[in-house]
Amino acid sequence: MTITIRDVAQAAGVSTATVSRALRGLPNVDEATRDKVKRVALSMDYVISPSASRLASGRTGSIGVITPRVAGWYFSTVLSGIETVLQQSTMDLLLLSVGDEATGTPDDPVAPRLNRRVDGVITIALAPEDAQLQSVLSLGLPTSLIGVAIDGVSSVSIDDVAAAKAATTHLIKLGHRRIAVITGAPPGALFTAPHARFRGFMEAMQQADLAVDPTLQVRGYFTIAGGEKAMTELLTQRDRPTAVFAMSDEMAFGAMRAVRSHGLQPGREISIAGIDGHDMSELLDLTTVAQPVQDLGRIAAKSLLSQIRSTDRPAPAQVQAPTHLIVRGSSAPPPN
Amino acid sequence: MTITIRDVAQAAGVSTATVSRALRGLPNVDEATRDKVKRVALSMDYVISPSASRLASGRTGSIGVITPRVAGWYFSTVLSGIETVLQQSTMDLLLLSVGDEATGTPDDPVAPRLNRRVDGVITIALAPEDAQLQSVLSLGLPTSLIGVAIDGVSSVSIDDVAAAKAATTHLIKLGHRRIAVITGAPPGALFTAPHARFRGFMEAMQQADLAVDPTLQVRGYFTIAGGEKAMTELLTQRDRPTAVFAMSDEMAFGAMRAVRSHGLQPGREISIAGIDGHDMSELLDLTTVAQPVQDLGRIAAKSLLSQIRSTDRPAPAQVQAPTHLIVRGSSAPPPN
DNA sequence: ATGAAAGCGCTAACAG
DNA sequence: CTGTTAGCGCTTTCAT
Repeated sequence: MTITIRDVAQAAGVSTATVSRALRGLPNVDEATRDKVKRVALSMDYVISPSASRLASGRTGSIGVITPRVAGWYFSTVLSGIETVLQQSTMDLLLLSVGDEATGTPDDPVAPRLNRRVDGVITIALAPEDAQLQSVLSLGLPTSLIGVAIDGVSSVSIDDVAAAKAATTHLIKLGHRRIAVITGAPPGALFTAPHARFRGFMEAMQQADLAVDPTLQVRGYFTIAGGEKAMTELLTQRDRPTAVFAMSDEMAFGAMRAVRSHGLQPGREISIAGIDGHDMSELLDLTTVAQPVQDLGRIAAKSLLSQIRSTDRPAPAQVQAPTHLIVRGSSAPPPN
Repeated sequence: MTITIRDVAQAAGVSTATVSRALRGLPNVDEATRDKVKRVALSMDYVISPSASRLASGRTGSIGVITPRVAGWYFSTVLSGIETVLQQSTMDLLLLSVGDEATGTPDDPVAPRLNRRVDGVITIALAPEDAQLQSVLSLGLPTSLIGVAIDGVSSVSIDDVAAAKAATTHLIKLGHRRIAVITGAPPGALFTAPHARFRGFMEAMQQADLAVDPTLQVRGYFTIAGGEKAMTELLTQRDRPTAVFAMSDEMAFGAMRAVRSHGLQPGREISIAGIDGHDMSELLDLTTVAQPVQDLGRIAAKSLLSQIRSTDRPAPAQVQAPTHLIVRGSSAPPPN
């Protein structure tokens, strides 16, 4: 019922080997023959059997994307970047998620789900220390990391230290001196970004000889609700900050809401700056350090494809994508 | 180098057939034998070769998800629902996108990319008339549709007419009489929701004996920017509406922004209601008719799995998920 | 309950 | 440039 390469070969009056070569665009096929084979295949609605091809060739023709979450602005935007690139290639995109500490999802190992089914892997925002990442790396497949960098592995990320520093410095230059930070990571979390961003925050403060008040450091867990709660905490303190650096836009959104529900206005009584360049940041008039999130995905995908294609293992490319400060209404000089 | 079923068979002192049966949990295997095989396989780090298994069995063990977009709140949330279900099964999730009229992405046919590589398909928000959907359906694979319903095919959707009617009726009950609608679809678009939602809007208006002013119908293209532009258009008219029903929350967000930049306030001079229950709607205090987006994905995935598993083709299930009005600050009685 | 053997549909040397 | 011939690693009758 299903038509095979043999049927095509027969109909075209050639061998299956020739059909295989012709259809895959391999050299050493007479153009006339190739044309004919193609025509016949098309007319018969022939579709190559991926499983057979994979079994025979050893290549799977698909790449795995591993992400802690598929919903969420950052993740879905990265994913869309990856997808646009893969769509153009002939590679299939296999989507896998690993348990998320934040959501407390059960965390069964991904490596087995990857093992003989992909030619390469892209991971999104998995920390270097993450056991899952480790097991994926130990598969020895071509790999592209997004959001973090590890020696010897290709990666695309931003300079988190610089981004945080830019946001903080911006607030400082506006004249703020009591600056709070809403950090992302839950205790013991494995993601790198929060640490680096904290360092950037500290560097900016120290360079300006500003005191860093431990009571002005609260956790926002990278969520809107978390940011709101964190900000509420900050606002109920005796000695309020005049500005807040949130490690992500979504936390900043929550913070803005908290500010408003206290009868204050972001950019007036309290300045707020985030990191991301979230779709909604413009709408909400949030000052932020934008990162090219979709590009992160695109770049990683391209890098992975070239790794897979080249025979010799090329030197891992560690790309650092640019970020830029976007000043909006949520940040302004401190009152009076 | 890679270890095969034969190695395991040998090590366990049984035939490859028995290993296959034991590992797959098939009946007619002595429990002792099964245990031993499992143990040996585990100790050898044996991983079944999917391609070989697929070739031999004819099942692909993967399901395809087709979406017009992967970024965007609705799509990524649906996708995450699908993913959670598939993660629990042994099915691989193959992500494919089809060209989006809105984004004008080139639209190469998906059917070939699906043909012998998936056991079933889930489509997100593809219109019944969409050529891509048609070609997918003609593949004859088990299929679950999300966001639309077609006779004879399993689907999960909401009652778009009722949802739109609920939002509109809410505005009417508040006392509004000049009510505008921000529609979604670009001219000639194929998606069903905008049509149904428009019908719901009309029904509500007619039941209240309210005139429907054609100048109060503008297109927002389902985007924030589109909604903002649409609202601006409405506000620059001589006879402004006192309330606006936006067919999606993102358009409503844009509309709220436009309202504000005209020095007005949503829920004061102008009431706004949307549809979606978008993550940000609470933050922005938007009245909306919420739909269980993640559940849509979950339900579709479960339905598809059961279709694939059952031998006889079961009657297609057309699930309609519930929606509910959430009243927030963006809607209130008209001024004086 | 288990084994033997025949493919599944293609690719990849190897000849020619 | 093209054909022959082995497999790739598993599943699945069919026997036993």
